[in-house]
Amino acid sequence: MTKHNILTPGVFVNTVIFQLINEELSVLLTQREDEPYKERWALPGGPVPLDESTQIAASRIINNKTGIQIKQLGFLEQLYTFDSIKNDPGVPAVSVVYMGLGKSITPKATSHNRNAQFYPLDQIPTLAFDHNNMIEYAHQRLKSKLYYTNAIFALLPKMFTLSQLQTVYETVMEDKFDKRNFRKKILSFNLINATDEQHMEGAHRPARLYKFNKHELEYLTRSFE
Amino acid sequence: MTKHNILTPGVFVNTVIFQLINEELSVLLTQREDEPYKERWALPGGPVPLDESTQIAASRIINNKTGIQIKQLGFLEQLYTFDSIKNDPGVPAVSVVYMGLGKSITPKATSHNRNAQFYPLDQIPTLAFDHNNMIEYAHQRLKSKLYYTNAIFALLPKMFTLSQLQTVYETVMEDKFDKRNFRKKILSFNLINATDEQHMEGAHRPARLYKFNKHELEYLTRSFE
DNA sequence: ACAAAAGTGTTAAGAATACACCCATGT
DNA sequence: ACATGGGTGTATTCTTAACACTTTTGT
Repeated sequence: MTKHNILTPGVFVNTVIFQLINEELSVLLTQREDEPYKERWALPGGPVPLDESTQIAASRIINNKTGIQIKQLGFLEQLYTFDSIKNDPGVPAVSVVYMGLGKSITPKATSHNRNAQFYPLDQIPTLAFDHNNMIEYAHQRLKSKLYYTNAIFALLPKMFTLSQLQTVYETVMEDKFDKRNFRKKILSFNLINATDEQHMEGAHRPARLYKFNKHELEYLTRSFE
Repeated sequence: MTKHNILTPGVFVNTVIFQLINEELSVLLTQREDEPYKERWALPGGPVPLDESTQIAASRIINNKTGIQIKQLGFLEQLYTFDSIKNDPGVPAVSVVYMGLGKSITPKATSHNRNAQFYPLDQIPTLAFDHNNMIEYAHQRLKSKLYYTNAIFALLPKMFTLSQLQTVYETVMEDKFDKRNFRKKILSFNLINATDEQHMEGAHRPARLYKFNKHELEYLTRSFE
């Protein structure tokens, strides 16, 4: 006898993987192969088998459907659990959604999937289920995480210029900052160190390259902006 | 044909309801009636039926097991979804945990439950499943919510003194504040208004009573402390 | 020489911190 | 009159915000 004897919803995971592409915040989507919503774009996801935790299932499914390894992501954390919406086709379900951040990752076609690609946030089509909501929720969460953590490291390459860093903040937070104040503040957090390398590009003064001194999530000593 | 054909874990909800009792942060627990962990104290919870959302199930279960109405709580929000731990008895499951805040609420014995009571955080016994972890997680979340929201309103009575308010902050945040600075800051947030009533008690000067001007969750304009 | 992005400093206003005494009441 | 908790102000430091010009490079 198990501890319950009533039927409960199915358990699924979905993942919202963000990456910057051409200075645009983009989300990894896959095209569904099966009904319901066959052919529709959707967040990578699937059912959670009995012998996997939701996080393990999320990692495996990302890899199966997009060829992306979890190690390529700066982090992956649980975002929220969504109930299936009223008029959705399919069985009643909950979807445990994970959010991840990465950089320079490219989905590969796999045996389980025809199509996987990053879509810029403002070009996302109408997705299966309530996946559009999930993305919006994830974007909000990401914004707030940038206020009180160093999460941004996961979106940037190993070395970057201060201007690039500022642009990433501005893109994700959908805001603009003063260049001098931004530099003063970001340096005061001691998250990044100057290297003695420079980035030369275009007909202008070269920019000094910086790198993060931590590559794990940490809380900031005070909030950003 | 449904959209999946593999078995997934069972879906449960649990709730962490906080309340202050004698200036101690306390959590609502119920004593289990069934195996596994029969007789053990646990967070109120149960399986989610197919026709309920997790939030509705959480509300119903709190009411069934403790006699508390959801309307008595200042708020109830989803906290985190826990996978059942490896060596737990019972079927594989996920537990969607909700956190709620209340004041002056008293559990009533109901037909579904023998025992429900608030335990101060530092007197909580070893609970069923990993419910002790869930409480710790909820306490952390509550602390951070006090930094950036007005959530504290949900723990205080309609009218309160500034000293009471400070004590509540100190209790939940496990910290101490300077009285003058605390008052300056809390007033600068415009969350509370002075009333012209006073609280007289004990052999000392009576204290002015204040009330919150909002009773819904809001974000603070800057962070507290 | 010019265009383009990199880099840099000061001032003013607001917020946080540290800190000590008087006030109103009951006994 | 004394014990108890309520109530109040100032000075210092730190943080934020506003703001404009010089530097280095490629063409």
